[in-house]
Amino acid sequence: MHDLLFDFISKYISLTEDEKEAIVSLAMFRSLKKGAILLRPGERSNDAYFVLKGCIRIYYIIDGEEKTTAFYTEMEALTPHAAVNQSPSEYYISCVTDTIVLLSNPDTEAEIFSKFPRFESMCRVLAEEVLIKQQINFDEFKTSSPEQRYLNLLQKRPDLIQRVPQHQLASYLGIKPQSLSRLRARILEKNKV
Amino acid sequence: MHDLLFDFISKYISLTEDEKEAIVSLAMFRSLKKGAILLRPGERSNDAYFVLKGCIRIYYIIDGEEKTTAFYTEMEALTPHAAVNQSPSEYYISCVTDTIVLLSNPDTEAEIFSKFPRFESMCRVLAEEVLIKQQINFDEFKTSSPEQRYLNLLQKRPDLIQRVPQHQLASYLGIKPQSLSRLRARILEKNKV
DNA sequence: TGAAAACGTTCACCAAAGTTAAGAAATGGC
DNA sequence: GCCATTTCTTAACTTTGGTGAACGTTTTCA
Repeated sequence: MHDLLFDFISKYISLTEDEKEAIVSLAMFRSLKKGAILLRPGERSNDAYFVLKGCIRIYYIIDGEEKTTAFYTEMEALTPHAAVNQSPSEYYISCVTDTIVLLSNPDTEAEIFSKFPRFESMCRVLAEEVLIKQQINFDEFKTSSPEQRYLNLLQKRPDLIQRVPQHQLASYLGIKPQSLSRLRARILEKNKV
Repeated sequence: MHDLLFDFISKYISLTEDEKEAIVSLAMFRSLKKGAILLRPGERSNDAYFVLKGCIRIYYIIDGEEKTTAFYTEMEALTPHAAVNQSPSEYYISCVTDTIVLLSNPDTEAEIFSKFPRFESMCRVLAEEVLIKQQINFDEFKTSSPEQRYLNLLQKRPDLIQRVPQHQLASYLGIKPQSLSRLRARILEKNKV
């Protein structure tokens, strides 16, 4: 399990044995069952999550309906706004499948940053990279139709379409489950003719 | 002009005179006319921008149509993906109004970071904050209709609706200019009755 | 294993956005 | 100030998504 983490970090900086030990001594892993809920609306928490295995999602309940807005899979990090703003959460975070996450919080972060300043550099670079990816993602969302978004997702994250229930995918694409169903039928129809 | 910048920074850390001097000596300001283009598709550049006055936007040309996806106004920072990925830009960056920006690039950043490590901490915190804001923004976009998005924008950034042309706003809301026109007429109609 | 709940698809109908086109209004440059 | 260009609005028509309901299938778990 540590190896997964070190492989990820090695894409940014190479670690000394000292640094590896420091991480191992502070790392908190958590195994979760499918459907387990990590955070609920109204709850406060300083934890951020790094997915080592499995898949978690963010969803809201709006007018009694579940709206999934994001999925995080292997090697992706989720920092809830509640952790940054010190404010109660507005959404749920829950496991789509059985999942293993690495927990992090401001205290352990501060400890690592002060011992190994290179870590903070890495986190800044990482945050900037994720910001850029999300920006591009948002741009694509804005400039395309639900059908294009679905076809796009098929290309870019075919794994998601396999392991995520349709109704969760639908709101992720900004539409209702019935519309996703219809849209898929439409695409099949086009390809048949 | 420096004051605007120092006011912004003071929200995160307080500066010593040494630090202020270092910033002043490295800061590069640039005044731009409405319509001026800062970056074009295909161009490489390491510059990031911090808007001191005015408004800039990101837009794509897709199938011959202009699609505006983001606006940046006073005290907002724009780091183009071209600067992070070292890759050619995929979009235009241009001035909506006359604008003054502060330029930054990896070299000047590295210089400041090595002299004043607190600066890198601030940038990490800032990047994380912006990431969270954008995440919430994206969530709201996904979970609401074009009409709701427009009403929401009226609340949150009424200034934008004043100073940005309708057709740029339309694609920012994920629709065509004609639809925005119609949607506004619809809202007026509702409020009349 | 069997009943209940959750999930996915389909349908008919309605509402809203895309498309195409025309014309009015505002803007900019000379 | 005047012409050209850009921007905004309106309208008719097409396409697509939302809604409510029904129905078969799968999952869950007691």
